[in-house]
Amino acid sequence: MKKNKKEAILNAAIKLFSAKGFKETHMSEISKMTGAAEGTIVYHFKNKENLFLTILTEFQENIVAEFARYNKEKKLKTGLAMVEDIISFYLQLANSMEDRFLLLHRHEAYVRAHASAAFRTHLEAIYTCFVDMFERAINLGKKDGSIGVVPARKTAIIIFGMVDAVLRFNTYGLYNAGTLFNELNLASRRILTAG
Amino acid sequence: MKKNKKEAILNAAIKLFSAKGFKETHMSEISKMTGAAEGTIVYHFKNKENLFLTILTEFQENIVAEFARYNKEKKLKTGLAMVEDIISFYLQLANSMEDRFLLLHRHEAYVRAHASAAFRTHLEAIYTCFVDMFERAINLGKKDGSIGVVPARKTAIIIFGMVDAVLRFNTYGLYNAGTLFNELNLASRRILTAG
DNA sequence: GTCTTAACTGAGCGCTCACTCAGTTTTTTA
DNA sequence: TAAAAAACTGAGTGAGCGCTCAGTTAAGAC
Repeated sequence: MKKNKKEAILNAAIKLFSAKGFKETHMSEISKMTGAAEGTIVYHFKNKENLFLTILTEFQENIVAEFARYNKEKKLKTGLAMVEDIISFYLQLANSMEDRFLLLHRHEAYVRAHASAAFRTHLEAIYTCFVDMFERAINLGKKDGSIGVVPARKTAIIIFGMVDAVLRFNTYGLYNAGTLFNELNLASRRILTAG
Repeated sequence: MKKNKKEAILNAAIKLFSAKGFKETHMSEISKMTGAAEGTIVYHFKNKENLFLTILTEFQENIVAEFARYNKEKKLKTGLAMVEDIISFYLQLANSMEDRFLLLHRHEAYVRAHASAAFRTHLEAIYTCFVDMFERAINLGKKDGSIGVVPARKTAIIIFGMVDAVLRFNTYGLYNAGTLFNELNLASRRILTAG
């Protein structure tokens, strides 16, 4: 039963980084949680910073894959219906990848992005991915008439931000996302149709 | 020229905490930045955690004061106009208290809030303050007819979240807040009037 | 001027933590 | 099955950190 401690380390690190933060998570904790020696962590990931970057890289790849899958599979009638569906998709995704989204909502990654181009690239890719989804749906809606005259990109950013904010409030324990779900859909519909 | 290093320490700590985070900011850096000895920091604030809490406490008091001042001074014609004005007010406030808002957008404070009731109370007070502002304007608008039938509290949360998201995107260098300002106003107007 | 109190200093201490490395165990290769 | 490669171990190390404390300097009281 040697081998494959790598995966376990990665999973433990995701949990700990998202719950406690980068600096506050210690190699000894990851070690204890996985049963792997600290040396093993270094053996696989070189150092703590690189472990963090590896997690972010995999997360980005996952998101992009989900995005591609969604775009292929889902064929909804109108662009407006698609926007609403993407809101649900996003909230469900956040639910099933809770810890990694928590990581995304931490500020830390953005601090690191200032120093490291790799961090920056990954973060931008993730956000762009989501905004692109909304933008695409808005453009479709403008064509099929379900969405009025709005600037697609900017409106996509606004709506994505609105949804993400609710998610963040939920994460921070300030307001419950579930009770705001209907308002979220209502608000997006109004933003898109009044034009 | 003795005395009043306290203020300097507070200002330096705000800058450093918001730029680098709690754990990543070292007493030695605050010391170097202010010219005060590390012992002086401890003399005034007991320890690092308490220094952080002091900053948050002062910030909350500032916000509440600004809120009270705004509510007394500003008398706009309609509730809808008031909502739009609050959006500007919020963005201006964030601009003039940039570092403290950055602190608010860090996740750290919320992690600490889980352990410390004091942190939690301050954070909730700050958010509640802003949501209250929006809610009050929405209720006024519903009475004067400028705003349609919407659930005031929930809609206030949604709009506040939307505005705060744009601010955060700006902070992270993802999208520019200035170019989204018009869309922000347009979106809020649509959310509030279509009902 | 003298005494008291508050503000301030910085070398030093104890501790934590990321990372090293020489060695062991398992898996793969031939 | 023997040799080579890969995976893994954990005591040890050294750098860095928050905080202490005995002492110094300045401000205010009388």
